[in-house]
Amino acid sequence: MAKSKNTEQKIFDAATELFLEKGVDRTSVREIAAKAGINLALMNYYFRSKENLFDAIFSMLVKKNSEELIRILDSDLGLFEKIRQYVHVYIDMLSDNPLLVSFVMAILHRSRERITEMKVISSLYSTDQFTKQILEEGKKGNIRRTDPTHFFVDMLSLIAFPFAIRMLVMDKNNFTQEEFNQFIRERKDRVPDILIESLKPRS
Amino acid sequence: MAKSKNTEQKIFDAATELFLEKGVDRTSVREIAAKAGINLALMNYYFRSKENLFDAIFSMLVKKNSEELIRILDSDLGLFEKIRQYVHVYIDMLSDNPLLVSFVMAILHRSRERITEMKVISSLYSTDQFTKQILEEGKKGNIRRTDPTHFFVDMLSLIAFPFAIRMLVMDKNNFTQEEFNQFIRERKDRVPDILIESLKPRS
DNA sequence: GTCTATACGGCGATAGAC
DNA sequence: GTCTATCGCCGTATAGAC
Repeated sequence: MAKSKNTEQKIFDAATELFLEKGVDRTSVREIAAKAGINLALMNYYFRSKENLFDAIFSMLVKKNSEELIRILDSDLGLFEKIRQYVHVYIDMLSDNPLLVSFVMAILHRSRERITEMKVISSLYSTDQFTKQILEEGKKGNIRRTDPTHFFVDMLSLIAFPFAIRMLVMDKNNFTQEEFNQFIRERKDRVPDILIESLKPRS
Repeated sequence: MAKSKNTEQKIFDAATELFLEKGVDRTSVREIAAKAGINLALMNYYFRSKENLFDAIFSMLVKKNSEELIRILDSDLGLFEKIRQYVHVYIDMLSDNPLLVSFVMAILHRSRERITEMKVISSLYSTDQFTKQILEEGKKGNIRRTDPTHFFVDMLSLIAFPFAIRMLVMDKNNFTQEEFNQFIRERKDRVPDILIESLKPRS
């Protein structure tokens, strides 16, 4: 165990960097081993497979980033303010972690029996408290639409999908990377506005 | 050319079925050849590579399905009615073609220089007429938000993203396949409502 | 056009020596 | 723990018989 932690970490770090740089599928275990300065077999000694290594890195990334999101969802903020903060933080998170976006894409893409990662992603969405809050506001007549499932899907869609189709948006509008970033920044106010309007009682 | 069309079609059909069944990445060309009842070499005679075969199938699927969407976008329907029809048809299309969803996911996932497919996808979105319409309605003061790029991204997000996270939604809500289909069906009215509300002038 | 046969380099994974 | 050596599969390619 003396130096083992060190080697494991070297593999972990090298893989993280390469996955970010070239995507998961385009990174071979031989490359990872080379970058970590170790042998191909060690790669399999510490992590049984490339798949496991991927899961380990992904879980770490999610855990590191999901805490604040869950804290907001479970807080006792008012519904509308909660929505604003959630969207802000979530969009910032995805902006700062392109790796997270491409990882989720990779997982969703191979959506076959990937239960492990699904559970990890699900942990991002402990919506019990949030669901209760929507239902209660609905009972009080403070909001118009009261289906928490649909609302949460609406919210996630408006937050996350633009990142998934980044290349498409950039190509279509001749955006530079910086212009796309600006486009995303604009959504930090636009998205909550639309969501809240969809809830507010009609005039 | 006599029987060639037949063999090409057999490969095409076998690949389509396997891609749908197990995903593109998890389908090998040897499997495709076997299922088509032909030899591996023929696989390479008709389509130079698996990538080419993928592109051929994908282009066919898009062409088959995009016509009606483009027709709606370019029609002289009123803006709100146009939005309703577009969302309806688009959601129906994705419901009826799970292969299309998984293909787009595959392409977005490997979002690196996949210019060919990007162009194909872009063809789904010939938004010139639609963009003009939004700008004109804005000038007339008939709508509140007048950024066509943001609006189109909002619309696509609300339409398509739920399909991408299908497994997540089903897992989180303990949906059966039929319950998920019902969930999607509900969105055919919900999504246009939200979009139109985001445009309508405030009271 | 269709087939058999065979080859190449790269991949993820592993057995077994040290 | 770390290594070498090797396995079986992959996508791709081609030579050559029919």
